[in-house]
Amino acid sequence: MTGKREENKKSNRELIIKSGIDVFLEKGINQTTVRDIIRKTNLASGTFYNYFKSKEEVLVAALDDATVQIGQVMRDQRKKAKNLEEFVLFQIEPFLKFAKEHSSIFLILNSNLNMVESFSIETPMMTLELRYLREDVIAGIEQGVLPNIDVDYFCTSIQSVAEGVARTFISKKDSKADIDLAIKFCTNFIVSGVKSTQNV
Amino acid sequence: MTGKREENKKSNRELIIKSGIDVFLEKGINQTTVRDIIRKTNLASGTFYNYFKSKEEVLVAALDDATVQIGQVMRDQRKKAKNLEEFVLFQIEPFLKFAKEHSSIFLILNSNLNMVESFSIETPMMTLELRYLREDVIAGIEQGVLPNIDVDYFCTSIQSVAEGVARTFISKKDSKADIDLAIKFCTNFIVSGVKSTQNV
Amino acid sequence: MTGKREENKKSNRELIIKSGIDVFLEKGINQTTVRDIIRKTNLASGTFYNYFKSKEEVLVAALDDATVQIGQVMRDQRKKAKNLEEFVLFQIEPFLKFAKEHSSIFLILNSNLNMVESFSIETPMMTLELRYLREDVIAGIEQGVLPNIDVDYFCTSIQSVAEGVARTFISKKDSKADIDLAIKFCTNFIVSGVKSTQNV
Amino acid sequence: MTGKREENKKSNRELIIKSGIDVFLEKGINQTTVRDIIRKTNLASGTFYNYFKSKEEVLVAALDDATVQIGQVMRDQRKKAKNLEEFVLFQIEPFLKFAKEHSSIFLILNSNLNMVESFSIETPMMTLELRYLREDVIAGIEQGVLPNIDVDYFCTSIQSVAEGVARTFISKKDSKADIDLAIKFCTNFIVSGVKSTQNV
DNA sequence: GATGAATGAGCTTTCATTCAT
DNA sequence: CATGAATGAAAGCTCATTCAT
Repeated sequence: MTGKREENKKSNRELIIKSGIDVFLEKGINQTTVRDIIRKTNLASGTFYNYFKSKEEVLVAALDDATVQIGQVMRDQRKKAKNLEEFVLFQIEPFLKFAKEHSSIFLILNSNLNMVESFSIETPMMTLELRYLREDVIAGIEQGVLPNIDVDYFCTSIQSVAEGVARTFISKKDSKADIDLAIKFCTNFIVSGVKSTQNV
Repeated sequence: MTGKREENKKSNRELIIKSGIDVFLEKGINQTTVRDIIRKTNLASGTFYNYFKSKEEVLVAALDDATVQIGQVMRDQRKKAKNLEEFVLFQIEPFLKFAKEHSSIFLILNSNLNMVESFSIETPMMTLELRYLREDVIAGIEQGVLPNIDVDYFCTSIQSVAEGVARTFISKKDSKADIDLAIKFCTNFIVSGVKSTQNV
Repeated sequence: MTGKREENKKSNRELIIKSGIDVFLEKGINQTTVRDIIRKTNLASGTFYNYFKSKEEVLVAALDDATVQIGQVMRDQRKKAKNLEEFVLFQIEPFLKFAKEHSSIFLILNSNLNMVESFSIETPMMTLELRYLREDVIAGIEQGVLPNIDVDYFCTSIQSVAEGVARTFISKKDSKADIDLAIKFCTNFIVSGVKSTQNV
Repeated sequence: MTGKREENKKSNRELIIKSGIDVFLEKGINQTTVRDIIRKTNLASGTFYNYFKSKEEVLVAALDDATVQIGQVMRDQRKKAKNLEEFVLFQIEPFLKFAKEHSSIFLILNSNLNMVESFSIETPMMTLELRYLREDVIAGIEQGVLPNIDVDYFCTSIQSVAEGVARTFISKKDSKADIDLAIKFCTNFIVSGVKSTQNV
């Protein structure tokens, strides 16, 4: 209560999440145990359960943190988009840059994105952000900023391509310089794809 | 006698794979245990190990089966493609149709595809097929069938979009009629995307 | 200030005992944890240890309270007994009436009375009261108020029958009216039993 | 299947029950853990769970064994009773003799008889035997073998007194010779008690 | 080759208890 | 005194794997 405790509590929570990310990356989520996570901190095993009920909760917390960070940026950017090109670019650019800078959490994010429903892709935060995207797409269509396109397939495509490219980008070892190329390719690809389906 | 034995052996193997797919779908790969799989057959637990070393081997076997089926078709089709449109269409059409018909195995494939460094996303068969695709793309570019494009990003994109659309398509409950729409959307999207990146 | 503190201290102690009785009844002594007890109060877990060393101490405290109440009455009554009938009646009547009124504590007492070498069935208070009974029986025999009978078996019998009848009585749901019947049955039964063994 | 296995299975089950009884007596049921039980056998910890789900199941199995043994005898005897004296004697005699000979299991039986509902007094077998007793009492009353008495209180009393006396008897260290005295006391006590309540 | 009980490492989780605040 | 997070021993239990039959 007096600050020192509160501080310690927060730091412990972060300690566990950090350790969780490390272990998830190292061993994969399946193979990770609560023991693995707690072993890397210097906390007692029981302490884990003061903060999380399971390793999955740690994962969700880690993903939510990332989702909030990147989601906030993307939402703000979308508001400013004047046309399709900007709309897509303003999603792709921060997304890929985030992926580059936070590749570790992003690797978990990606390598587990589609996992089993049990704890899976649909972090509350992620669901929320995807819903925001969908709403902004609909609004964009109504306002004439975006062409008239199947909203579901569009959202899926932008998500899939962005993730796919991010994954490829991250796994290219020599990926220092070509972030701009990746952004350009990705934006171009999606914009053109979208445009072409206008007449379908 | 020997025939019957051989038959029985094969039938046990298939029994296990079939049970594996069921359980993987039901509980997710993580939560599935060898016990779960063997319980659904009427075999003894020890029998499992006469056929597979682990549940992961069952998964790989199941995926390989599917990969071989769909891969064969796609490879044959690619040879016949005269231009970009056909090249893409000939990939997308059988892929989405397969996804529609075998949605169960496909759901495992998709819902766990990326999870899985731990037991290798890349089934030998899948690696092989992706390499075949890559080779055919390179050959396509050389022969002028395909435009000059970053091979890696192209492969990634085609794979990502196809998977994303397949996933969306499968999860739309009322998906009897619009398979053709999905194919058209998907093909258009990729073709246009690719064309646009020619000048990048 | 000091008065209020003192008051608070007492109230916490009683709070814990009360909560203990509730939980013991609800979950049984075995399954009850200190956490369970403290959770029902709004005290912190550490506070528990300012008053008791273990849940067993809470139990003993609760039992002792009851034992003291009922024991006091029985002791007083015994002194006034002029003959066997009165001696028995003066034990049974207050005992069964107490059991009726305080059935909750009595249910704990009974439903766990024999379990418990581990944390001692014999509350100091209970041992004391049973010793008092034994002494009064011996005195009663010496003074001719009671017939000459094996003291141990007599004490056991009176205790067993009283408890058994109390248990049966309590578990009969419609037990508003027949408390007098129970007392009569019980007294009759013991008195006659005792008389019959005089000549053994 | 071939006998050797079947044999081993049976022997393991008995091993666990035997060990369970030992530990229950030694540490009390509360304090006994599955690990304690299995440690005394030379079996692996997992093996326990091939036979029982919990220590409580072991307890029930042990109690059921005893209940079946003693219950069988008592049921047979009751049929032969010609009058109240015999009816009671035929219950008490085998019961107390059994208690003397099998005092270990009987100590568990008694010291936990009234325990918490969770696994408690009411072993399926015990419930059954008590119901049989009740039925025979009712039949006895109808046939004029027993006097007209409240069945519930009678059953409770006979049970309470028998148990109480057994407990006292067992706890008397020098109890080699006086089993007959105990039987006589107990029978006399109950018979007289019952008779006295005829006119209530 | 099929069986399924035995194995035991090791994971999850609880909980009494302590102690800095 | 009250608080409640931290502790870590230890319990319950699962499960992949082995191996005698």
